[in-house]
Amino acid sequence: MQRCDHCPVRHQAVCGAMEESQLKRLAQIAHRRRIPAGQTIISDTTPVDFFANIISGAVKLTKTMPDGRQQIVGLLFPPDFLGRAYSSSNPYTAEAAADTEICTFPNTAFERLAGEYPGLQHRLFQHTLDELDAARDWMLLLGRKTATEKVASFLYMLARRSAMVGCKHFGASEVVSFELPLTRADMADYLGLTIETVSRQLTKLKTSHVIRLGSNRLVEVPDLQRLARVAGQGD
Amino acid sequence: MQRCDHCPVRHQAVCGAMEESQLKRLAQIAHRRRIPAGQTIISDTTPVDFFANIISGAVKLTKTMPDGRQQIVGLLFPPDFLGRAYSSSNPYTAEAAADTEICTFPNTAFERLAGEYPGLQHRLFQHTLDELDAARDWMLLLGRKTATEKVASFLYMLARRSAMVGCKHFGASEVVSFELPLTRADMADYLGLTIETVSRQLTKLKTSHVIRLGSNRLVEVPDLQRLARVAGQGD
DNA sequence: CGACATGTTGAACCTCATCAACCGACGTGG
DNA sequence: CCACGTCGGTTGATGAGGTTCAACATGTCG
Repeated sequence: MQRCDHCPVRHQAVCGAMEESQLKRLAQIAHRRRIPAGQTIISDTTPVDFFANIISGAVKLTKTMPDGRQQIVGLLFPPDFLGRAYSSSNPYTAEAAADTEICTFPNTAFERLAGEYPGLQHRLFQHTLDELDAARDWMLLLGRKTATEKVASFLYMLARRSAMVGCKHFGASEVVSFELPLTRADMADYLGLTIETVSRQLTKLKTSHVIRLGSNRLVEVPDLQRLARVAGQGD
Repeated sequence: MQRCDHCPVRHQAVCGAMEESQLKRLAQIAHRRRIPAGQTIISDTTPVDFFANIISGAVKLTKTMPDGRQQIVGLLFPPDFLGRAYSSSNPYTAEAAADTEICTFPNTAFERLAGEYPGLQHRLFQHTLDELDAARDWMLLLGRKTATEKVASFLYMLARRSAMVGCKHFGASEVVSFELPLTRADMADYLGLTIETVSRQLTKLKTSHVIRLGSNRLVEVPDLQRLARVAGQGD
């Protein structure tokens, strides 16, 4: 049994749609889990019996071809929602991309709640629509962008994320900095590239001063607009 | 005002969720439209005030970059549903890929109906989930498949479609034949390739006897399993 | 310390994009 | 009626962008 009032994603996650009394019922069926980086949460071969909110960390949804080629088809951060409603089978694998904490709900109980509280179902629907939009944006990236644009687009997405949570005025030309939540290998699988190409594009962006690289993981963006332009998303 | 009982997609479309009495109300707000091939139905720049069922034809959803590069991010056939619920802005353009007939509903009236009949909303949700699955399948294709596999995958998808409507036993090694619903240019935009590459891959598939080409548009598949293998989807 | 994972860099190769020519079908206007 | 342009499609030659293979660097953990 969890205490939702201490939950860091209490208001942004799907549970944000619920009132105090409803939340109590939700808390009764909730169960927190810690997932170490690299561990599989949901496999495309086994049925799923739970949903989950991401509390911290990052989760990647991957598809794999028989010969091993892999593509990340979705990336979930807090306060995203994991799990496909109204279906026990999942067409992809969910794996922790970093050490991750999730708040799980049994399938059936959650769907019953969703039936009683239209607001919850509506929120789920909204979230699915957002995921669909993101997937389609990514289709444009995968199908039509160059390697440089792909990497820049990924960094731009992360930079906006981190600028958002900082509640800064978007577009202000301050330095944005953030940690890469993925390894090079995962970035490659997300962008439809190879590890080597990702690495090369990063150093290329560094030498052209679009970004600065602290450690391997720390990225600084001096000029968001410039990054957006390199990403092929400039106005 | 339309007569739903004569509608060819009456039972498969979202309206399939509704009973006779509800259907009458829906019919009162419905309005059929014919769209010639090539005409834009929804632009990403102008707000949308309607939803629609595809009655016949084909609709492509496209995203375009500032420099003109284009990617088809969704393809709709009867009895698919067009339009994004609960949002007046659309992040992409919808265009008739062939001569098309649609059945439109005003935004607001339809959402009111969806509020009253949970079955309708549920069906919409299901449809969105299906679209999400399709988008993610396509991400794997765009990011990781070779040109040959891309074209073969597209043909395989169409072949299964046409085998479905024929209600044949799937997997039976009969010849499946169908018409390509897209021009080479559209296929290229769907697969993240160029026109020339699509053309070359098609002749390559023809000379290796994976497919036969009647006219430019007519395709025959003698062995579905073989096509699936070439598409990188063989077991 | 060695073993292993993660990341960078270099060289060679190959797939696919690009540019260009060409073909047949179609429509239009002189 | 034929010349002409246009559109959709095919085919060829060339080259660039990314992959592949390989070596090396760095960091971490037992």
